[in-house]
Amino acid sequence: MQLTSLQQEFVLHFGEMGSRWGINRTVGQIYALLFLSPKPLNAETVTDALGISRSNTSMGLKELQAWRVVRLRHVPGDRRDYFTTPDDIWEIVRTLVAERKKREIDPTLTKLRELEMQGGAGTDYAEARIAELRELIEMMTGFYDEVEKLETERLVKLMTFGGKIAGLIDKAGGVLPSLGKKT
Amino acid sequence: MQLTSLQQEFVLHFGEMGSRWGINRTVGQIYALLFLSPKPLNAETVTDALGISRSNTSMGLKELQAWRVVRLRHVPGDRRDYFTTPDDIWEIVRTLVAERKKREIDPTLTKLRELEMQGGAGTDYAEARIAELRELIEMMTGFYDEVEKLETERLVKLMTFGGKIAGLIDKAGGVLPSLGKKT
DNA sequence: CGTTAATTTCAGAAAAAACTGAAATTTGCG
DNA sequence: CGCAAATTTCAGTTTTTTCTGAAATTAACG
Repeated sequence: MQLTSLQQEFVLHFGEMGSRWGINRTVGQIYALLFLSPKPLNAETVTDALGISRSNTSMGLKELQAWRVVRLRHVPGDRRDYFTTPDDIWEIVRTLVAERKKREIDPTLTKLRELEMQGGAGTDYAEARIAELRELIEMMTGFYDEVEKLETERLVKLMTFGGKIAGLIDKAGGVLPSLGKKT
Repeated sequence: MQLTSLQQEFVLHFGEMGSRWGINRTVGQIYALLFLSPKPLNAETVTDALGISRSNTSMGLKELQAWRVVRLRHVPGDRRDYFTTPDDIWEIVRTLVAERKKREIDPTLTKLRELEMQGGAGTDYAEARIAELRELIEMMTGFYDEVEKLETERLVKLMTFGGKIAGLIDKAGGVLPSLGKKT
């Protein structure tokens, strides 16, 4: 498959950004290619569009599947595996956020709880900081859990409230939990 | 400085998580150490608490400063530099999110806009997908800009609304922009 | 200013991560 | 089944990143 210059640039950009996003260049490029492709692609096609080795493609696709951001498809009368990204871009975001949370946040939350168990009931500065951090993460993940449940339409509404957010919050009232600087 | 087992474990955890968070082990450990420390630490102290080279500490602290997540302090009558993390944990989160946005999102948004300029006015699938992605990122960063302006107290309220969010959104009404699957 | 402590820089070493090609395994068709 | 296409695995290589120690620079004090 011959890439248009648009595809080319997009793919290269995702490759470069990969390192900042915590994936490697190849994985970023494969994803980008699939994202722009109107139809599913097989490993062979990916391999030569990107000029990488077949085995590298295999590993990259495996990683993208582990992230649950690509789908395996089958084309009738062709036994090769074909891959796509979801058409619904919001679904992509949801999956991405869920996976990042799982990998980047949850293990730390678990560890913080563990440390709190071990920690003497003392009022050590370190213990207090750990507790504060744990509370903050719980608050954020709790909010995430709520937002995650919203259908896309409501989510979009929430995100496009613009300047009205502060007013809404005030109008909604509600109790402010004790989560300021001092526990 | 001799670390307690609590500090020890916390530091090691942040080191291990570092790679998932896009920072290296040492940088994660230095940050963790400073985060738990009730008072600012100098480079020498960090160096031997973590058993790393002095130059590595220097580079790590420099990187943390580039991320704006540590503060330089001076102790009277001591010419060495001392470092801390902000007491206010929310400030830490705000900085972290702002920096990640700057590094992980903004460059891509810029690139997508560039690609749209270049791209013929055609109705290529790839072009449509790029436009959709750009719109989505703009919506999310627009929301972020609003949320970022909120004082911590309101932010906490928003995050602790719990099940009431969906209801609030509906009550607030507002126009739903055309951002579903089909442009 | 000169001295010395503190910090940074940087070239090279060490470690980690990514990539390849060949071999092994799996898959599905006849 | 048996065969061939497709895919995966993995040991070794390449590339990238991290880390170190020595040298250079900076900064503060007398």
